[in-house]
Amino acid sequence: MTPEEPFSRLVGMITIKDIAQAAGVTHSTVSRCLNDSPLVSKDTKTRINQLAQEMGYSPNIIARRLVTRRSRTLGLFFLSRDEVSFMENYGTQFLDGIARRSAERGYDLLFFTLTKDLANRTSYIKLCKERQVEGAIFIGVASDDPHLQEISHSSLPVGVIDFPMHGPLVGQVSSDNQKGVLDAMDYLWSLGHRRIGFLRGPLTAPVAQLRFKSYEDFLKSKRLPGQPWVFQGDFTRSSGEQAAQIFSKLPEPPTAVLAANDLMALGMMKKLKLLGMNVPRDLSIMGFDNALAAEFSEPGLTTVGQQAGLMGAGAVDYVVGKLEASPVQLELLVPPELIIRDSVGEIPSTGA
Amino acid sequence: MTPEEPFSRLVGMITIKDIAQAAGVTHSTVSRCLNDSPLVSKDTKTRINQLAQEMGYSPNIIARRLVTRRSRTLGLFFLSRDEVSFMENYGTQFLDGIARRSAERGYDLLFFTLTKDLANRTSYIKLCKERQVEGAIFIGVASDDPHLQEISHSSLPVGVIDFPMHGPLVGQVSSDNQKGVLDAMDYLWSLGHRRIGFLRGPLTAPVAQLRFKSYEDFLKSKRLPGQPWVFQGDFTRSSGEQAAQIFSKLPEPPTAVLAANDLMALGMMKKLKLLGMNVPRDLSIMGFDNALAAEFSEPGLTTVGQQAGLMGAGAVDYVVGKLEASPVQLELLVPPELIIRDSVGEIPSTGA
DNA sequence: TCAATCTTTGCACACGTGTGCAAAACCTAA
DNA sequence: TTAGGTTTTGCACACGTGTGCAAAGATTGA
Repeated sequence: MTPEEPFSRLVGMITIKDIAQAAGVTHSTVSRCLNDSPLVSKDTKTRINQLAQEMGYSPNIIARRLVTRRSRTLGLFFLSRDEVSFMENYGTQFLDGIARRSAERGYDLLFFTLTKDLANRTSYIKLCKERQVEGAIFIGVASDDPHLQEISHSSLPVGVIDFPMHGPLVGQVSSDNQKGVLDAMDYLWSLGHRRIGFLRGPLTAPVAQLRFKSYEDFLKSKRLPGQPWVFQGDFTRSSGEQAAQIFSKLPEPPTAVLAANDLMALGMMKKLKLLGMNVPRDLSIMGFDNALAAEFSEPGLTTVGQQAGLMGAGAVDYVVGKLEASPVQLELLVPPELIIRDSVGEIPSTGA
Repeated sequence: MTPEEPFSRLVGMITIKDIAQAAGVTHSTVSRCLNDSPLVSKDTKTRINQLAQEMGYSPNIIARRLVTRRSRTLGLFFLSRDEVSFMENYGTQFLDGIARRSAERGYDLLFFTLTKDLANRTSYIKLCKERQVEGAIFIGVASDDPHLQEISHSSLPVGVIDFPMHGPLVGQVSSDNQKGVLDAMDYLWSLGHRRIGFLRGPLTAPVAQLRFKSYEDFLKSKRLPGQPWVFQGDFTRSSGEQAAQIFSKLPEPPTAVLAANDLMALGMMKKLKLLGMNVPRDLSIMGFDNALAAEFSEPGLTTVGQQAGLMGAGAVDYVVGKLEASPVQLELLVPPELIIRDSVGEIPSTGA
């Protein structure tokens, strides 16, 4: 009482045995020809290969995988967290980078989307084992995921994008947040800004921590410790709006504010405008992420963009490198790029 | 002289034979137990299943696929066209919808990205055959792709998203552009607009054609033929800016303009602002697509949003339906949703 | 108790490909 | 021509799972 078995799509394909029969040899010889083995003569090799071509042969990689015990497949775990704009901005770019590089390296890509309930129910490791996946790439994982620890101890090479995770076989690819923030601050500094505020992301997000730390480091390097213009946000647009309220009423406001992401920067700009302030004349605003919307805001948001495609490719390189025992580094920092638009103004030099 | 074969990840897994040995039965019995065959007694079934659980067994689906001749895998062809904003807006939503539904239906998803050169070199059919893929979903295909015709004649069930393609086994899922435009026009009409312009997309894009036709249909239904406010754009932001130039200088301008996509609408709004006009007071603007940027523009762009997740799921349903010989319809139109923001104003009733 | 029936298990083969080892074919030199 | 070597091919098994068919075991009825 099998479940109907409607019509198998996988029948009628010609196999190496068919070719063998047509050529009057055994399937072993055909197999060797197709794999360009040195054990077979030059002329039969060309003869068989041509015949295979004519007969429209294409190998059954499933059988091949079974016997070679190699699936040459990477699992791509894509957790779409709708609450975070990050994925929406970069999602396709990441995927594009990952897919291209793994194709270049000769690996297939199996796509998993993890809904929240699924993520809780079954372990990633089990999923990988069942699907015979040789390595995995995680993108957009949530920090409270119960199965993350299990992975970091597993024997499966794993590449994680934009998420801190450690383990002997875990390769971590992230945007160089530190450099991004420093570049942004340098840029503001070069335009004469000396009172620079910061709009923090949520304390639970590691990225937010990093970005804030770099901000502090910059201030230290310029011997401007303890600037009072730090506002705690949560990466949402509305927290940017709240920040605008507060910054606008400060007795001694900053001349520029760097937000830890674009959404907050955009929310802030919108609110400032409602409050009758002009960006960048009254206050310069800078974002982080290069969200799509940053291009269309009024004024266009100056920000720091992540090179998502490179990051995806880097993750693949790590995993494949591990699989093929070639040297790879555990952490890869992809430099972000400064994207200059119109939301930052120049401060006429006032002297120290 | 095999290429090193570094370390196979796929070794050391326990098989049904291991379980069979541990339980003192043959692998046949174990296989039947795991598949809940009625040919095996209730108590051995529970005994074996529990043992399998304890030993941490997970089935080798590669072997299973080989013998059942069913891969239960769908190919996802994702052509990222950087020139089109469409993918950037909806890409992850499509993927999410596709991935979830195919997981629900019990199918794996193999991910292909087609670079332009790859797209030209190798045929999709061949790719599918090699990977033992049972059906395919195409998203973001280019109209000038040389291999599309081959697919439409193939024996592989194919779901295409937002692209017109016909064939006995081709299921077409698209957003109901006609309904979307009519909804938009109805909305403008309900607010009193009677002089409504249209900003067309490029003639080469079938979607653009559809949207324009619906605009005309609406005018006909209201017996307002031949309104002169049609501008030819090309889906880019700059063509929206050009349109703004022209509309602003018209002796008898429209009160509202519906753009065939958001990018043009946004470009138009930006330019109008530079020209000293106020949206929506002087001119109402409406877009199409619900791009991310539409939320952050000033004013927020009223537009028509596609339900990308539903579309992805619909494509999966078509392909799986065909594979399992359940009835499916060849064309699926997913209704879009009206997204009302601030770029459309009301016209005080002027009488006919 | 024995035969007939039903239930449960095992045997053996299949899926398509790769590969170690032996056998066959070919070549070279004395 | 024949022995020795080299090149080429075939045989047979393996990978892990599913399944038709026969055999063994359990159950029932007279």
